Amino acid sequence: MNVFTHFRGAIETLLTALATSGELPEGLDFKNVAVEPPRDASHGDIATNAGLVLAKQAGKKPRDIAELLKPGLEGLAEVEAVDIAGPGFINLRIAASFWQGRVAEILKSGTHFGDSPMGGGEKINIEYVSANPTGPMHVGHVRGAVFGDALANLLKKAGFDVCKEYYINDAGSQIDTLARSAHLRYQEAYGRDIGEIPEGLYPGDYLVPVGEALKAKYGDKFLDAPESDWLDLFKVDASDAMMVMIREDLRQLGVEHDVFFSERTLHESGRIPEAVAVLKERGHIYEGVLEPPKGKTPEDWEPREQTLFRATDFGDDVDRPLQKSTGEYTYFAADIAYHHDKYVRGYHQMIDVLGADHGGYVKRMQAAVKALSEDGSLDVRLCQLVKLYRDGEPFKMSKRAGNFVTLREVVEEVGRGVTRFIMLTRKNDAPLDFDFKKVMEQSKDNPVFYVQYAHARVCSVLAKAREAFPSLDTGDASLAGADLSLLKSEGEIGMIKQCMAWPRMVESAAEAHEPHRIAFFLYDLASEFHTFWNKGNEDQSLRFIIEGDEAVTRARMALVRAVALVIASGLSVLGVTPLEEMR
RNA sequence: GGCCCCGUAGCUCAGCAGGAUAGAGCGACAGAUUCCUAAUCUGUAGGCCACUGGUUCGAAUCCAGUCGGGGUCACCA
Repeated sequence: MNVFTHFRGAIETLLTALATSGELPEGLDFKNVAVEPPRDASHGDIATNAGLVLAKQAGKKPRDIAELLKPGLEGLAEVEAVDIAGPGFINLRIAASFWQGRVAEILKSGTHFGDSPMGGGEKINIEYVSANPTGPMHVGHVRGAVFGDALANLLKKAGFDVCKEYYINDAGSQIDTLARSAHLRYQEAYGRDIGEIPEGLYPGDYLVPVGEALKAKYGDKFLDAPESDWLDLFKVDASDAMMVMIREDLRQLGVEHDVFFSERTLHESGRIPEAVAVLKERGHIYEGVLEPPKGKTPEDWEPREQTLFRATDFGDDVDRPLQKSTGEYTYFAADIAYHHDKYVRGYHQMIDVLGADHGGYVKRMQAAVKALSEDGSLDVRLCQLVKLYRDGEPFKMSKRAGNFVTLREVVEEVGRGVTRFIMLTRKNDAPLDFDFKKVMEQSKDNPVFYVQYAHARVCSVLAKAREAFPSLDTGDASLAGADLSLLKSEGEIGMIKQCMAWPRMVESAAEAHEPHRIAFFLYDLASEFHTFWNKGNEDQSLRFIIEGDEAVTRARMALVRAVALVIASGLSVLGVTPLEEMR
């Protein structure tokens, strides 16, 4: 249950009743009425600005509207007190019994607690990673991979029908380079001395096995053959091999896509001219000559007529070419066709997760999506750079030199859970520091540890409780039947409230496409838990396990288990496995 | 020069869909351990939310502009 949605419903019902009885005008628009937690918890549990928002429409003073609502709100069983405050806010204080009952609800829902119907099963496509199939995944790809995957999980939890997609850039000149690099390794597989890998080819030794495989597949027939004989074949073989490697890398990180979409097939199937034709039909294509680029003009710039997309009609700065001087389609044209394909497949809502260096690309792609249809929408999330450190010292990577830090090295050193969590501890458009040493630290300034520790503590205390009370069944179904009215202290009710903020958090984070909020929420929840834990040090009666009092212990086990379930639910959105114990 | 992102405590950053007295961690200072893991917790100090206008009953939040930092800027992918 989203408690805010729950009480919003009650408030709207009351408002409608007031309209029917003539105390408020009919046909009021409730759109801007907010039902949310007050900024300051001392004001109550739930606040609404209904009076303020409806004042103008209703032609009444905010406080007068609030007064009209007050008796009805006081009549609600769950509501203990109603205050009208400030300029016309209504603050509700919810009865302890309502909160206590929620613990059973959480235990019954398990990690499905927080699932929301918000998305209404609407189809949404999220494209992420989409690293070129020219080598293994490196750290630069990790953030986008984790972000996209967590966002996909989040959207699923929020009730969307999500498709996770990887766009394989297997059609450009970088694949020619890959094929040539592979050919070199192919020669090497026959014992030839290939010397230094020439500038411009990929030097990484991950291509050695590809050379071996080519030898096994083709024998020596392309050893001295002209490039035209083998290039197309090698392009396919080599990029396929790279994708096998990339998928294995992603699996290490726990990332699995539903669809791998090949740019090459897009070219082969003729869907690029189809998409261009759609744009043309809608009047967004013309033949023309572009102005030279602003800023530094390239030396070999020369004006020429080409097929252009009228991106400026949709907010872009300049119109964009769809064909190269060779007559081939540009990467952008292929990408238009790709997004058109997603639309045709029923994904009218699309999300692209890209690196920050693609910032200049956002407007034109959004322009294209707008131009292709009436109702298609594209959100582009740019992930800023990850700076790597080891114990405060920065270290650099350089793909060019071939000595870059791979995804696999990162995951092998710090683990999947830590990597994923840390990548989500900043919003996507802020740069992120990743320190190999700090992320492994077992202290509270390491949020992964702090959250995992809370979960592990719950597991530990449940085990201790079973020792203290051999008859105690700590299964969720059994704990849901505990006498929850024994959860009376401020700290206990506070933890329940924090847990009940989870469904709203899912919805707002999904709405904003911001999975990092989950990580911060979990930190806060863990903090609430650790705080209460420590209260037991000062006041024995606040411990979770009360010797000789099975009823209270049982109720508290229900509570801590609920906290653990919310943590587990949140971690599962982030793609992190909760730990049962810290080692 | 155009466009995009950022500017909140000494440092690193949150701030939910405009709401009431601006939040955390680190660092600093002062405390808590016969105990379910002190791997934690409590308290104190620290702010012109870069600046100027605008919208609004109400702005750190939305809009315009200024300043500062970063990214990006034909045909590449």
